[in-house]
Amino acid sequence: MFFKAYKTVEDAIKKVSGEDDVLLGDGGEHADLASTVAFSLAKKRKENPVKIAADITAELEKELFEADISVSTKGPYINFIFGKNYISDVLRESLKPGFGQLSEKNIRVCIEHTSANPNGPLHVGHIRNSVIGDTLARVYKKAGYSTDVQYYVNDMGRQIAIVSWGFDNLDIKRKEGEKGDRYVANVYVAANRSIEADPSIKEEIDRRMALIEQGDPEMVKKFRDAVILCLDGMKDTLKKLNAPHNRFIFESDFVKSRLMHHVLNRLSSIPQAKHDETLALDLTEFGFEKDYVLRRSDGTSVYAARDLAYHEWKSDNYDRIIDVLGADHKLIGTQLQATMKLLGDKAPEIVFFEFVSLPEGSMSTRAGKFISADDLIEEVTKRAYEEVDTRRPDISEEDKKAIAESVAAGAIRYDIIRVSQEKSTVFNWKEALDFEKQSAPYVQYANARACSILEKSGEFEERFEAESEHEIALVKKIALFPKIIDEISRDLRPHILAIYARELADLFNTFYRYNPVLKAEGDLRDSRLTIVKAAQNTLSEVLKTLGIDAVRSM
RNA sequence: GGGCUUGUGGCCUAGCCUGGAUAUGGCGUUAGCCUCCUAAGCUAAAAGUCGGGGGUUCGAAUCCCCCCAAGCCCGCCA
Repeated sequence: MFFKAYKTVEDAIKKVSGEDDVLLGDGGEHADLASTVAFSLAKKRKENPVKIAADITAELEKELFEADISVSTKGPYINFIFGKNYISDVLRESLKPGFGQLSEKNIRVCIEHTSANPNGPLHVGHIRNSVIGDTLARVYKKAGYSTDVQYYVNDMGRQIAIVSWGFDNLDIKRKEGEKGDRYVANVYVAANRSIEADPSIKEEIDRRMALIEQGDPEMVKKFRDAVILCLDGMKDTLKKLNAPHNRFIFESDFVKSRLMHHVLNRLSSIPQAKHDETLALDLTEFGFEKDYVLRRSDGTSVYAARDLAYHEWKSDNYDRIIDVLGADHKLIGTQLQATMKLLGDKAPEIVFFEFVSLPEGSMSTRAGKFISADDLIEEVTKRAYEEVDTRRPDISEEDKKAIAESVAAGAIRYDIIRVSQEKSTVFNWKEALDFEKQSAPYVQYANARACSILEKSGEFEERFEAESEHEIALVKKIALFPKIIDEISRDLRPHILAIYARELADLFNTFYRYNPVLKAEGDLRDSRLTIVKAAQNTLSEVLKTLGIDAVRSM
């Protein structure tokens, strides 16, 4: 509905002003849309912008009368306000199941996220990647793309060699009920301490690296066992966060299948290839000073080589490739993009996000200095349970637990997704445990309130009208949901959705406060119930797209 | 040393790409609202050199240049 109204206004201004760029944007508190085209015309015509705005407005009024859009000026600004037809169209549209879904695009998108090294549990830094990636995946589905969500498993890296050495040499027992990822981290931390104490162990690690590259069966099994053990624990964490992947791709498969060798062969014959002891690429034409090394002088491959093979495979199988990576991967990520271009393949679009640190400094799996996602989930769930327990003595233990889990996972996801990805953050327990205002529970609560009203209302006849300022503001906000989905699928900035969710909940709560629904009578009751139903449907679709449970009661 | 990113009231944060109407919200503080559809809610108040300086423009938080501060990267690690 919004798209249509926008286009109508845009076309009208183009026709009346003769300008290509109609400078049309959000009207804020003044209007639904506003144009500053009078300023640019003023320059060209050497006239007063206020006068131009007034002149144009008279013509625009005629153009837009049919569409029920009113036009007015405030100084040089031209304001557009949508009328009753718009409201009624929005209400009809937003009551439909799956509201916000855009038309099918027939484009295959591959989204890679998380892809943390399987040498320990996911921590609060990793899950920023998971939440951004999973939210994007949900947005892309909503935007009509077919999506595949992948985890790239670094199963032949140095870290895993260290873990396998630890398992063979350190006799560390798995504690009763200990998760696999936590156990692997213990072995990894201990092995690193051993290496610090006795650097000669490094030779043994190098030997394992060489064996894994050759595909030595015994070493392959050792690596794979450790990786699977860790990965199972990580999958469990991702499940609790509603951030599942549908495929796990192992980097060693690209060595085994010789895809990596094919890519390296292709690259070794391009003009940018440098054959010294190593195989490297000269990417100075892209502004990179350092060579991009792909093969060591001992003949073994580095991570970049395997990653290139993976991306070439993605290029062959998808129309769009999106990678979510931490800011520490900026250099290697952009080098990879440049190399894909040299190969004539599709380069990935990369969403970089800045770091999450602890108040005492940055996190480190190797040093055992991190807050695990599991611990965070546990603490937040505990806190959520206390809240439900005091508020809802009337419901069963089972329901309390289920609500607490939904609230906790939602609170964590919202807390992460609400800040834009280019901002580095410091993890803060107080904020993580705060369930008011700018939080998932705030939005979930608005949805639950709406559900409660609809449960009590009984049958009613849908009426597609809004009278009060609060009703109108709410309906107009509902109308923007498809636009938000479209925007995020273009800009890859998912925090916009969190802000939208908050604003939608704000407007629903204000409406709820000033416009009684169940106590209203006749047509007014029906039209308000219709608005509640539309708001509830939209809130629940927004929450679903954020990967947050839209609980019906809390 | 070079590159990238960030800097908005005591704290957190939107807006920056695509310049325009009194800079968005929250936390905290202060003062109110439950005989009323779930108070995880609502209302109001106090609180701002948009890091600093220059420039472009009728107009700059937004664009350009310089400087300062913080984080990340600059490995034949991943």
